[in-house]
Amino acid sequence: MGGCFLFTRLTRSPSKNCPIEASLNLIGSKWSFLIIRELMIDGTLRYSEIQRNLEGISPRTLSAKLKLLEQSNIISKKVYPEVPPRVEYSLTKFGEKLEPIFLELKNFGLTLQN
Amino acid sequence: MGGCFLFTRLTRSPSKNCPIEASLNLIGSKWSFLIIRELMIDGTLRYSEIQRNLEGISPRTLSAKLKLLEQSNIISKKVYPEVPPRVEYSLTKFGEKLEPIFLELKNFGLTLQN
DNA sequence: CCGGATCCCTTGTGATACTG
DNA sequence: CAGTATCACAAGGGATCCGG
Repeated sequence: MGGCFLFTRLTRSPSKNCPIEASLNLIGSKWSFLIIRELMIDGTLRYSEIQRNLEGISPRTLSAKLKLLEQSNIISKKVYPEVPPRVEYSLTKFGEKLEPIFLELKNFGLTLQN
Repeated sequence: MGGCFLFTRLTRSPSKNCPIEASLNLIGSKWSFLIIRELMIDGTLRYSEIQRNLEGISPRTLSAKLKLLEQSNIISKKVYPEVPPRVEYSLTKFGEKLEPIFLELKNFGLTLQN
């Protein structure tokens, strides 16, 4: 019903175990998506590189999102004991499993061009 | 580099034409995702049904997100001139193109169970 | 009686300045 | 360089109200 040809494959799991919601609880903000996108494209990035690529993000928000993503084991943080400090972020093996989502986001976005 | 096996397929388009960002500009909030999920599963829903299914959303936010999604042509709104009023929301053909994204969100969410 | 609009208050986010 | 501190504002939750 409703014209949704995939409804038999996309079901809402009973009471708070919905896998879609679980995914969104990990990555469900625009900045989180874009940070992950950066790391998918470039592999490893420093704090300032992410900040430069994501025009408009404030350092406060960037720190907060990086911390959340690290706690969720989606990205990993490597601190080099140098002066000046160097910190590199990259996707974990777990985080790389998000790539199909991003490819579909890209595919949809490409349909917006015309 | 970086261990991201799809990096050759997932590229950042030059300067503000990134299709991933374009997608996120349309649906990039948790509530928007969840409203769309509801309509993908059930096809057509009334305002109060969406509100009941999305435990925790406020009427203010629900109205705002519905309005945005309608303006983006992702959902359509049908008002029945009855008393008491009845308003039904459903995905547009365009909105149905988002389904692959949600299937991948579901697939990823299912890997979180263990 | 349903679909919102309005009000008030809390929480999140942006900009800028600043520090180890 | 990689963040934190601070302030101002926007977004969101919750209750209440109201026109059709």
